[in-house]
Amino acid sequence: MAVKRSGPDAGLGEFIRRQRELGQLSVRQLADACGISNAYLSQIERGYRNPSSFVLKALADGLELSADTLYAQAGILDPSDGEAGDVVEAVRRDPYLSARQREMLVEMYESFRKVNESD
Amino acid sequence: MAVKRSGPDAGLGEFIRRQRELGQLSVRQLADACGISNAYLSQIERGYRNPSSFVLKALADGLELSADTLYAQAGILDPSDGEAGDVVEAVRRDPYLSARQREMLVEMYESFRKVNESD
DNA sequence: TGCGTGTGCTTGCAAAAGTAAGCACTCCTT
DNA sequence: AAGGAGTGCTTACTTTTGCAAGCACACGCA
Repeated sequence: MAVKRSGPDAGLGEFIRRQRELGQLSVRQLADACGISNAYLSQIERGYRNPSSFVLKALADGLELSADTLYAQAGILDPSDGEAGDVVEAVRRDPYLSARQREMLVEMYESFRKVNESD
Repeated sequence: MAVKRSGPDAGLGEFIRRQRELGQLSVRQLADACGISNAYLSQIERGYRNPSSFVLKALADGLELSADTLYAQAGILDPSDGEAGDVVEAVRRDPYLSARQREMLVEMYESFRKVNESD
């Protein structure tokens, strides 16, 4: 499955594929959920197609992530309205958490990252 | 200039036109600034074309308004996306988490915040 | 009176987006 | 072994995007 061969400009596509795989969805499942064809989704993921705004929005919904996350990934939205997003940093900076709570969040986050390493 | 006749689905187009006129720009001027043709911009404004994500971004730049303003107008970006702490934002933006994991982290964070409300 | 230039709009056409159908492969189940 | 259903990918096709070129009208200005 999935030869590594990445297309021309696969930045956004690879991100979408990664999200889809993390969500345990097949190409067809996500495509159906987005109302697009599986063929087209496959091409998007491999960087051979450049989805329209509406398809991008549908993908964001299907992947359950906020639309601007995808837009940022697509290089469309200015990164101005949100930092690159280091979760650990944000947790450490949050003034409303106790030290213990901070610790728990960071641990949870890092365990997730570790689990995901096995793709 | 500009007969009122609005095309099929002119919502976004009319907004763009109004912004352009407020900025005292001609169709050609804005089109040049955006790197698109005046013909195409004219069609967009009258609702006969549905600009791609990239064109939309270029238009936002040319009109000097934030991209999400335009996306919101286009009905693409959820207005609910705003309002979130740095932690939530960072979690949402992290490309290495699954939707489920994101959800769990956000819930955990918010439950902490709730518990701490007594301060 | 023309001439030049500005405006928005229309019209073909090339290129890209997007789909339906089907291929090759693997894993189950019978 | 043969069938069925799952996976991702390819091909041939239609539809939409986006542009170069040009149209018709208005405003000066000589």
